Amino acid sequence: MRSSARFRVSVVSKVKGHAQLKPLVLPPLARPDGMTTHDYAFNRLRQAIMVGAFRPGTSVTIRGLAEALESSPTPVREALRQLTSIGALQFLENRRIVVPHITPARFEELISLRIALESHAARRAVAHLSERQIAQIAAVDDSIETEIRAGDKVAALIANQAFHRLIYMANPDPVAMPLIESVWLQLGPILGIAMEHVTELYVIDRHREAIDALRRRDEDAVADAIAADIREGIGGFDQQAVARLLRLAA
Amino acid sequence: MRSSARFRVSVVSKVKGHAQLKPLVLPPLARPDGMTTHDYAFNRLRQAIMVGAFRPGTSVTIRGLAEALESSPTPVREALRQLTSIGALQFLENRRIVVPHITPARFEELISLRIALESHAARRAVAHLSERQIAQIAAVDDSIETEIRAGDKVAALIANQAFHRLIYMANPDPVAMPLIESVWLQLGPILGIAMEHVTELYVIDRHREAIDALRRRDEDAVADAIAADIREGIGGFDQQAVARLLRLAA
DNA sequence: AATCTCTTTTTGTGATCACATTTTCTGAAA
DNA sequence: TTTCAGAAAATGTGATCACAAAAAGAGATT
Repeated sequence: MRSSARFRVSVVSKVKGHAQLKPLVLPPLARPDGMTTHDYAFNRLRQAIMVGAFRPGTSVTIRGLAEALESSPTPVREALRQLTSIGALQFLENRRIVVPHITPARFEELISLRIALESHAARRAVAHLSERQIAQIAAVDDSIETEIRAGDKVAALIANQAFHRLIYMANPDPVAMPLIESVWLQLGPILGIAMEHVTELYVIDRHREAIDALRRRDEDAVADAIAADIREGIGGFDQQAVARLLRLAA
Repeated sequence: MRSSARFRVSVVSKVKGHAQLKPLVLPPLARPDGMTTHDYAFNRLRQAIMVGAFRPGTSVTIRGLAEALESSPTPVREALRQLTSIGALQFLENRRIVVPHITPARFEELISLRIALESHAARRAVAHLSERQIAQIAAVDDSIETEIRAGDKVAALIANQAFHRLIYMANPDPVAMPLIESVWLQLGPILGIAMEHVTELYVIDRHREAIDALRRRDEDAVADAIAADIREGIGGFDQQAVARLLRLAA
């Protein structure tokens, strides 16, 4: 097991037509022994995008990332290609690689897709959850509150994702999970903006509702709680506030 | 514009522990001018998997495909990596690349996911469909019937996908489409089995129902028709028959 | 200052090669 | 015939290089 330091990565960010170099921090990520370079690059970038480390419109270069990750273009390119397949990045026709822009309409589509996918996944998971797993989920929910009160937005976000993931992954064939994560990735860059402007996170009480419903094995109630949770916000970020920010950015 | 011939590709197919070489046909695909080698490989393989050209468990090699596509390992590897990202292929721990196996339970999950995703996508498309687009959809539906009567299973399948795609893509932000295609890809290999064993395709009448509902702009009715269409079968293949085949294969 | 043109640099693409691991093949022993 | 060990072949991985296209920069002109 080998953990890696926090790298500084130069990304080119277009501002008013001019390209300016801007230092950016890639969150660190442990690299299990035996993991291929490509896999490491993929996971590292994926996680970075998911927690909002990149702004929409940011462009990255293969060689730049290869240098930052201390490897070569080949595995990085593979990682970037995979990330485009799941909507996290976009290869433009001029061959530039950018973090996709998000319009208010697209944002709304993504949120409604999250609701459809996740309420479905939650429903399909209910029958497979043990009491012990539910207790673990409740524990993660507590940790979200802790992080929110501590003001650590990234940690709160990651814990919130863990909360949802633990529910959906109870299904022995969690075929919806990769699709859900794809949507999370596409929403990630907005979170970066939200984290800059939203100072106050709110504690999520739909989670308690969901946990209670899980204990009762009430599929409809679980699905409803998850849907409401998503509709109201993204892990402590108020949905309406985020949408407002988005309209300003556009 | 340059179209390519029909290649024979050798794939290694494990049967009862023994590996045997089996010739397989990759459906041809036009290669637009300027398309990168990687993109071409990706699209070609993707389409092949989607229409059931590969059996579950089939394993492919980078060099083998590179030779078949008359290119080199690098772009092929990128294509394969992308295909794994969307669930079409799987890199095992021993580094072999295989078409994923499908259990009856996973099949059922995928079908129910299709229903959730596609009824949602259909609903979100209704408001954006013009009369002209609906007419085009009806025309594609007619072509499905034509292909079914002609007994061309692959053509019927492709036309059926076009029918669904035309509906969902009416949404100006079709964020659900890539996810839906991911599910189609995961179901593709089963279709290859189904095409071998199912001799009789049936004509789909839920499509008429969906078209009528589209004309009335009745979102609920559209969603219901699509859900029923999927529940009953996959583009002319009876769902129960496919599930039965799957249990036999396992 | 703004615009245009030409040069330089950067960047994505794809082929090739070396390396380590895995698989397959070969042949001897049980 | 089966089993096992060692050799040979095949395969995924990642670094490097040459090439073409795109972007950035420099300098002259308006």
